Amino acid sequence: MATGTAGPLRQQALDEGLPLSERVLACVDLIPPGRVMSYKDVSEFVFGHPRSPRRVARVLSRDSVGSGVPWWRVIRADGSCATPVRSEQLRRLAEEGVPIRNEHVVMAAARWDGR
DNA sequence: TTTCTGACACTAG
DNA sequence: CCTAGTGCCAGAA
Repeated sequence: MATGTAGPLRQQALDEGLPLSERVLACVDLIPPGRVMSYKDVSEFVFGHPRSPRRVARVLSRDSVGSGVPWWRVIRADGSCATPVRSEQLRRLAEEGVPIRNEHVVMAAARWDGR
């Protein structure tokens, strides 16, 4: 199909006029079930460069839990999970079929780049 | 303004 | 696998 539709969330994630948290959360909302993105990947998607994974992490720690977005689909680049939520995150990911080995998500198989 | 700290990333050892 | 050191960005003290 012609797919001219960028998708409201996708558009929101790229809109530089919106607040940082809204853009990051919009991006996280785009991640399909069973797939994941690293903080660095989100930085690349939202900011256009991979240099601000910590800005992404800060937004997640502040506004993600309870916001309704699938925060558990954002993990470290090496496939491990952030310390504060590691346990619940691994449980949720395993629940939706994300391949995990030794407490690490198999990035090669579950990583989502936004396509 | 300097320093510390954090749901990060990467390289060395 | 683990610890250090460095780079990174931003908020808090």
